[in-house]
Amino acid sequence: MPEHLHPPTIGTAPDPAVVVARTLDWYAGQARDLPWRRPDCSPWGVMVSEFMLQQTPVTRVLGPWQAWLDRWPTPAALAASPAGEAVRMWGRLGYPRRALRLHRAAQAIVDDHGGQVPADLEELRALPGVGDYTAAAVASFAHGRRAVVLDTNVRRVLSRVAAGEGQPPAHVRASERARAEAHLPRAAGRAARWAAASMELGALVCTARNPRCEACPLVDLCTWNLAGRPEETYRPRTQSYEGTDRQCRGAVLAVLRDAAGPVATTELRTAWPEHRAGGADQFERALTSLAADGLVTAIGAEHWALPGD
DNA sequence: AAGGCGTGGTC
DNA sequence: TGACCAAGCCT
Repeated sequence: MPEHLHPPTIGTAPDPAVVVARTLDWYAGQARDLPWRRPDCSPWGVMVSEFMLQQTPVTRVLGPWQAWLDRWPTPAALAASPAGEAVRMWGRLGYPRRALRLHRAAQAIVDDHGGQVPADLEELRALPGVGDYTAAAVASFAHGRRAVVLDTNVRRVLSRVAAGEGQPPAHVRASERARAEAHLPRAAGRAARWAAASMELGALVCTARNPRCEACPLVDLCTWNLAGRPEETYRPRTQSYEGTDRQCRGAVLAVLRDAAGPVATTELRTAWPEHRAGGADQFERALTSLAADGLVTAIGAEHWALPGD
């Protein structure tokens, strides 16, 4: 019996073609004017934005992104600067290893790709700091390629709309990828717009907390909404930040970032007052791990600095 | 394959 | 207020 003779049933996933069409219509009217979405933005500009946006909100990325591209408008420009300058320019965006990886990726682009950001998914995936999501995002947003762009927003939207689950699983599963593939339009241009639109819907409407279902173009066919938006019982346990090694690393790196030259270990230690839980051992541990990551370099026996290249 | 890795905003 | 969250990646 033809599919269209069956009326929609509660708990049945809606037609992907309808989901895509409605989301694209919504996006046409609601998309934010972000600088890396403008037609004149280079593939490099898109790639820089994707690195900065990893686990970091859009509002905090806007300023640093512009400053970064003003200073390093091409991969070659960044590759010609010392790695420490990339770490310094990264500022307080967080996860400073991303700055190091972006710098190494720029060098690889110069060395292996003629200075041009690759469009091929596998070539992108091979770059430092580029995982499945970022590779697909750059291929799609920078080059208009058809790719499965599966970030936390898209995962949440599809989990709710198609699976009736309020939150996606902790890690990407094959079933999610298959679901995303089933929603991906055939035409590359439409696929790229769907990627941006589904992410935007997750970011602005289908949010993790307090979703604005009344403003959602999919509200009447969303499996999760039709089921009464059941709450998830599972909550990943989040570690508090105060007093952690992460905070200690951040405090140490902040001193080096703001210093013109090498800083003595004794002075660096004042960035982590003894009254904190971890004490002196924690400081040594943080410094060692920062050096192991390549974020800091020893100068002689008693000084530290950002890496030279 | 869980857990480590920054920082700041929100409710 | 503290817990959660934000366009993940790497080991």
